[in-house]
Amino acid sequence: MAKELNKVYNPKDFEDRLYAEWTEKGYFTPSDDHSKKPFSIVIPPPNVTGQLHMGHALNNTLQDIIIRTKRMQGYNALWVPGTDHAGIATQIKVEEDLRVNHNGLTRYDLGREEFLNRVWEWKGKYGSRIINQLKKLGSSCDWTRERFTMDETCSKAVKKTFITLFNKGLIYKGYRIINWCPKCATALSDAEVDYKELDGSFWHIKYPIENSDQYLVVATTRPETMLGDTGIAVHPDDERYKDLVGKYAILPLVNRRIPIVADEYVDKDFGTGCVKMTPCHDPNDFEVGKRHNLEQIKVIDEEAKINKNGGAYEGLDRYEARKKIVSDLEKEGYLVKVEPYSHNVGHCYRCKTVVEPTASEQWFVSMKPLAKPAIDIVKSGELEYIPERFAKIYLNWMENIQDWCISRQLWWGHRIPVYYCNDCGKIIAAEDTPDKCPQCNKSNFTQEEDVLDTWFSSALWPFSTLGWPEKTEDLEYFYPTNVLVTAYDIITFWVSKMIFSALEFMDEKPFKYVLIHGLVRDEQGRKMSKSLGNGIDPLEIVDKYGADALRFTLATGNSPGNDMRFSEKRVEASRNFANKIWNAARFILMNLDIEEFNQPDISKLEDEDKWILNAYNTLVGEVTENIEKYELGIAVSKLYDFIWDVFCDWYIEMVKPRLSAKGTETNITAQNTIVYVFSNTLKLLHPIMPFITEEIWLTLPHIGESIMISDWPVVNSDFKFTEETEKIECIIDAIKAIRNRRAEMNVPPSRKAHIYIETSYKDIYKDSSVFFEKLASASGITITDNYSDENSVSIITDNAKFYIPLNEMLDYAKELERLTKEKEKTQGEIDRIEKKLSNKDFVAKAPAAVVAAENEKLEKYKETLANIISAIERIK
RNA sequence: GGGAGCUUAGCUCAGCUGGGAGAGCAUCUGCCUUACAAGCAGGAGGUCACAGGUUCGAUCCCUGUAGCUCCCACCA
Repeated sequence: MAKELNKVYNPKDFEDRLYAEWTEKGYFTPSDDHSKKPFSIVIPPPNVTGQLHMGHALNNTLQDIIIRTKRMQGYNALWVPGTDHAGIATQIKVEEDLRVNHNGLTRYDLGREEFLNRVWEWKGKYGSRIINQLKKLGSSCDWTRERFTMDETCSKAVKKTFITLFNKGLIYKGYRIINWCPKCATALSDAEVDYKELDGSFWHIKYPIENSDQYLVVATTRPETMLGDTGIAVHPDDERYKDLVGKYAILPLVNRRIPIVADEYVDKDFGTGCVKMTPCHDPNDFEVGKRHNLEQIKVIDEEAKINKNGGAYEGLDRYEARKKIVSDLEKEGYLVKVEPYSHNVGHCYRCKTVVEPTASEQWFVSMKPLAKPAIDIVKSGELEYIPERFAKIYLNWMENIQDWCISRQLWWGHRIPVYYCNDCGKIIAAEDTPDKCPQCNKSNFTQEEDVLDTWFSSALWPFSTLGWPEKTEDLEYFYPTNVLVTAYDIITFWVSKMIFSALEFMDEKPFKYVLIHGLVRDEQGRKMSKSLGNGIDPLEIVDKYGADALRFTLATGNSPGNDMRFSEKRVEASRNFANKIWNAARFILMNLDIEEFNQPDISKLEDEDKWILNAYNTLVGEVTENIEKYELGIAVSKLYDFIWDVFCDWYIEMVKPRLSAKGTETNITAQNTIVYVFSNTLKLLHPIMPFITEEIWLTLPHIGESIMISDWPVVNSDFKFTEETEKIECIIDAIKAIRNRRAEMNVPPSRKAHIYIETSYKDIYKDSSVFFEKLASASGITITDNYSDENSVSIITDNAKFYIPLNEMLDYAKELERLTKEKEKTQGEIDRIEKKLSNKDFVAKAPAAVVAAENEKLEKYKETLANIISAIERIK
């Protein structure tokens, strides 16, 4: 009767088909029934024009495992998908496209409006790519709720946020040193700068003192900035320079008269103890400059070229200027020495260009007041990081937070909702152009040109995606979300910003847990990157091995927060596991004639049925608990072991004879049991390998229309069978021991032999002949009190001696030697335990259960020893 | 300068709140046993980085050392 599965496991036959069916039936969309408990996750939005990489694959696999489990557990589960407009990244791509494919056009050639049209076009063209890639993985996102950080609601949220913070005085415009990327031509936040150690030089330069023969020596790593020097600072307590404070130096090459000031900032013991001050191109100098009223002279422009303030050097690129300045200094005798020096240099995290610290007018968010509640909520444990250690990283960052530079000189992004009154200069934050100026009543405005940092909009993601600032039903029901799944490298960029934004605007945490995972590295442990060319495309892996195999690989063998190495070998092993399941299913189907799914009748169960049900029941409890504690790797490996080792290698083998005994009651019981255990185990595996489990589950007798909306298995107290479990385990141990002995002696499996079992535990073995015949190459078994044929191989366990007459293969000397060795080993174990048990402290202080377990072990070893000794006696 | 993590079988890694260490891959031996050679059966392989401490008992907790990795800060 039974349906059939193809002979070969080929995921391409069904993965896409099943995904389409799930989507069509609307399984990914939660129901409107709000009496159910909600469970929600928002996706870390990938860049809209990006491509799926292994990190995404890992991130989304983990989320899908969680959301699918919760859905099956009866929660109204929502996984909100979406993409990020990724300001700089996307703009760079489109500009690159213009340059390469459109005759070197720049965005300036097109103008703002036309350029933005091009970006939207680009988004339209590539925006669905990554979404389709996520679908390939099996992600059960609710696509009807797909969002984009620049869609209408998100834009509203951004405006509302900005205006509120502005009106509260928490957003301000200020003239500061910011990190400027000359290539992206925009300001960057501190978080967007990567520091890398570079080998450079330390140039020591003479600065003559005005009206004297004296001079000071300053040391710098960036000589080109001297063009903007407006002072020299020394430490107030530095005896060497005390007399010079208040005097002036003459800046070489430029001949500017600059004051010598005393400031605590200077470290007497570093370099020469004199520091040249370039307030416009160094954050520390900027601060010192403010304290001493030093002039601010900007000398490096937006393209990192020397500007008109640089006199003779105007127009030179910063590095050309550096060369020329050094050589001019040398020519004129100002260069004292050059030392090799390695120091950290900031790079743009997007384009890797060396950033130029530059004084500039930008918009900032005042962070201190916002950080406070964001710190408290983690400290109080109301919001938890998994693993915990990441809370420390987060707190450390939050506690030392600087104001956040949110303006970007880009075009692609949320344009800052600020309007300047052209008549009186009043600054107004508003959703749209104001009708008239509240100060001067005129109606002549210019909107701020800058756009906001991408992270300003993604900071609102957990609630903007649910409809905020409107009071939507979704927001009411699904907020706060339950867990955020993300990699550790994005905690400061994104997680922290969501937390303080949510607390400020929702008055409630954005999520209860932050589940942190590591990075996926290549086989040698290197970060996968485009420039190294070592990235592995998840889609190629899916194509070759199936999405289930990839998901399984990513979910297993790693623990939260730790990086993992990816190798195709591991995917192959996962695929083999899928194949194993596939074949187990085929075998079951071949033997199936029951039509309906039934829980097996407990009164009719055989011992092995009880044993497997007992083991299955334990598995349900453990896997459920592991997933709930987000110990996904552990859950996965338990499923692997159960399915492969316990279910396939033992239960199926043990039950084969009953499955072929058609027309008997025990055959029906075996069918019911095997289907019950297998299909419920598939449910446990479904969140990890959604496709194969669905394909098989639907083929087996089942209740319901899809495994993905079936009920999650629960522990059943009727399936606790301690006695039968012990019994079957004794038999398994005996079979293993016999196989072992036969292998040692090179007895081929085809050579069957009778097994004599000498035991006082006859009940255990009395019905076991079928197992020994099937699994231990026995031609039959005899249970006896006293076996006397000495021409036999002996196998000893703690409750029986097994004898196999294999006369011609027997070497008595060897047999004796082996038994003697076994005796020594067993004696050793006994000695160890006895020593432990004779330790009064152990018996007194260790938990009773541990002591009891040791006693039990001791008894078993003693029985084994007795069995060995009698076997030896018999041979002699 | 501050902080975090890692060090377990040849390789890649698990090991939940302390009670004589596991998996996959690789390797060796024997098997086409009527689901699966992408497989079956069996084996070998580990002073759990090092040194102390706490404990009846430490791979696990504490301190220190070494090596590797990462994050933050940015002394010109």
